[in-house]
Amino acid sequence: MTGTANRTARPRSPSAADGRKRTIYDVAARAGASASTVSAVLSGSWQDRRISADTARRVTLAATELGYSPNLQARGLRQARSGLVGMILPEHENRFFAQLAQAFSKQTRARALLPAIISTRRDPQEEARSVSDLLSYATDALVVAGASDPAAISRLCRRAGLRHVFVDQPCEGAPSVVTDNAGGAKSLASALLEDVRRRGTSLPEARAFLVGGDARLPATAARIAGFREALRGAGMAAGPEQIVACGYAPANAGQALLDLRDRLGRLPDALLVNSITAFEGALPVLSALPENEVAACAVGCFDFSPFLSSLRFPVWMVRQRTGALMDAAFGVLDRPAGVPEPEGALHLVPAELVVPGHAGLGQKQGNGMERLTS
Amino acid sequence: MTGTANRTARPRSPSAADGRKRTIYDVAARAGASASTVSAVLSGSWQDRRISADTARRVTLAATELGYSPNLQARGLRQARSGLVGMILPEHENRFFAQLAQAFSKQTRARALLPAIISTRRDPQEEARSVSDLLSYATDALVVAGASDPAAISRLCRRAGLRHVFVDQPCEGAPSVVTDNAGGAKSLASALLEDVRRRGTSLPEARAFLVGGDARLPATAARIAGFREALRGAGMAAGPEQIVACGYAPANAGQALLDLRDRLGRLPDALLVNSITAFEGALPVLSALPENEVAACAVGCFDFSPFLSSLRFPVWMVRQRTGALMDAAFGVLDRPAGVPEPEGALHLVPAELVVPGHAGLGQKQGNGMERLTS
DNA sequence: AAGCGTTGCACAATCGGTGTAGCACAGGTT
DNA sequence: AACCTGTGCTACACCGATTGTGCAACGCTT
Repeated sequence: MTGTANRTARPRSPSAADGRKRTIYDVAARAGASASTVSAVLSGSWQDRRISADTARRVTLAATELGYSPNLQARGLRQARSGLVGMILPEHENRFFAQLAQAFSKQTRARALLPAIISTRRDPQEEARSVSDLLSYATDALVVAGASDPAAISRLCRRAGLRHVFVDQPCEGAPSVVTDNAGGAKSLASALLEDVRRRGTSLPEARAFLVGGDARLPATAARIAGFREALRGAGMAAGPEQIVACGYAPANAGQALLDLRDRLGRLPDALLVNSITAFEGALPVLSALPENEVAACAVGCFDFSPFLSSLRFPVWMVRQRTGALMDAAFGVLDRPAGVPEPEGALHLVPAELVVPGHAGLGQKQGNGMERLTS
Repeated sequence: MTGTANRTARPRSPSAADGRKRTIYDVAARAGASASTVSAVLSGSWQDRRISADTARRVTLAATELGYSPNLQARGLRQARSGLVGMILPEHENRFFAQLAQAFSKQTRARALLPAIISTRRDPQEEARSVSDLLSYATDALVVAGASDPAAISRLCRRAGLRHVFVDQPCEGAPSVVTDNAGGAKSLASALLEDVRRRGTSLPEARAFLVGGDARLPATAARIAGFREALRGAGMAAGPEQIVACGYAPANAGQALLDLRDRLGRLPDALLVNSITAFEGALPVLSALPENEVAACAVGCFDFSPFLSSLRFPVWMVRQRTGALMDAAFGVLDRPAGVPEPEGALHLVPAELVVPGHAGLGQKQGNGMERLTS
């Protein structure tokens, strides 16, 4: 036995080779050092704590030999953090939210954090329950996407002192990152109208409709505003009957489109479907109609799916820049506690118009982002 | 001051109204009880511990008054569990995996557990890193979907004594739940061939191809086997040149389809595209071809998307029953440690053939599941 | 009145890290 | 010799829950 070994007492069980995980005490025993030394070495703060390079080497060696990995619950308990970042979203199956989840996952992993994603099906109660669960886990931060009751969520977070940021659905008085829905809807609608005009219909007489979404939600409200602005810009009326905010559910959107066609006698000249989910319901209806009737209608979708590029009829789309949205969200979260961030800052990320026939494979999403403060 | 209050000492700080979270000690002080009593009451084990109903009422009252919620890291540390369940998947953006994630989320939330979903982009290193991170968090169980290196993952879990189950991509020697890929591919291929025959092409001369996927992976291998079986059943040859396992990437699938058409001079009589991701690449190619050429090809996709029901040409699809897959996976995980589960049991979940034009909106997924033991 | 079984609860150890406070020792100063 | 200054490390008290153990107090028997 060498002079340095066994220098210290082991206050815990020596942890034989039973199934249990290795702890710093095991490493300490093997390295002939104390638990706090092991902790200091492995957490990288050993330079400040005047641990000799030799000891550090012995410790790291012992740790790798034992296959030690830290118990993050213990660390989290002590430090009142957890290394978990929560995200709340309505559903995974929606491509937009799936992309957000992917971008979220990427950001958290890049920071060596663990993503905890909960889907709440747009149910305010589920949202509240999920938030308090995440609070119980001492989540370090929270990203809330597509919340149906942002204010309630923000209240919970604020009370617990939890950093949070809203994505897609903004929240009054809390940092939010949203697509420029108004701008996106305006340019989409403008593209549709231009398409109508190109086909020889004089715009003031053209009939344009927006179908899908929930007008009470800020995102849809902004899109409606953008849609209206485009119509007014083209010298058209933009009455309330042209907005059919029947919700996001495919079945509703399909029925609403059928009703609309009954009302008009044919499809409108321009149709903006609000969200990919609503489009899922509109598509079977459109596909079942005579080809020339559909061809006479300029169709747009506020959201992107590669499958919509290859239908019998062209579809203008707006693609939300999910990567840029999440970059901005983590930019907010990363901000040091000193907080130059103004309360309730609203970050607007421009959307991207996808022209039919130009949806090449695998194009990159840019990173452009402008910033406003409400 | 009443007789019962202040009955006990408070070993910790009385936790004034500073920002800190409430602990059982705060509740104990307010209820005039000890921390262990509070713990027993709130964790429901108070009957066994012979706490009087009156005390229990005082404790729960105090807890709600203070807005107490437990620190799950502390609980987890003590109990060597965490309430976290991990899931590993290749990507969120794929509809199949998104549905799996949704089903996973539902199952965990129903058990009052927290889902931790990590996407690994089919990178074995990322998979390993994610698993060891989840181990560090003392995850209670792990669901591995679409792993690219199942054996390595299973080894890590086994060493740590972590319950785990493979979904979609099975693992030798570990419990696995997979779609009946062979059966699904066989019935899909048979449907395509029947379609070919109905159009007047005699089957032995018909040319059928499978495009997409990775032949080294069990899922694709099983689908290839099913495809071949259907061909042989129809009296057709099923040579290796009819299998174009070019990977899942859309760009690859598109290119492979172009190459195939160059080789044949036209599209094959039957085309089975393996996976929705590959279809994403095949679709622009198909859409760009003359309509009658595409109409002469019976097209199938192993995976489901509602958008494929409304193309210019009919698409036969196979829908994997993600809900049933996850039910079975949690059935494995819920099994008590006594383990009647045979090592490496393989649960097969039949797939569902979706006939073109019959993909009604919002149909439910059944729960049928058969069980095999390898 | 001593003995005994119940009831109802409190104490303290424990989980595995973190970090402050401080000890022991070497070397240099007066 | 007494004093100081670093250096290199350890002891110990946390974090907030769970849980085995133990001990008063009460009622009841003999």
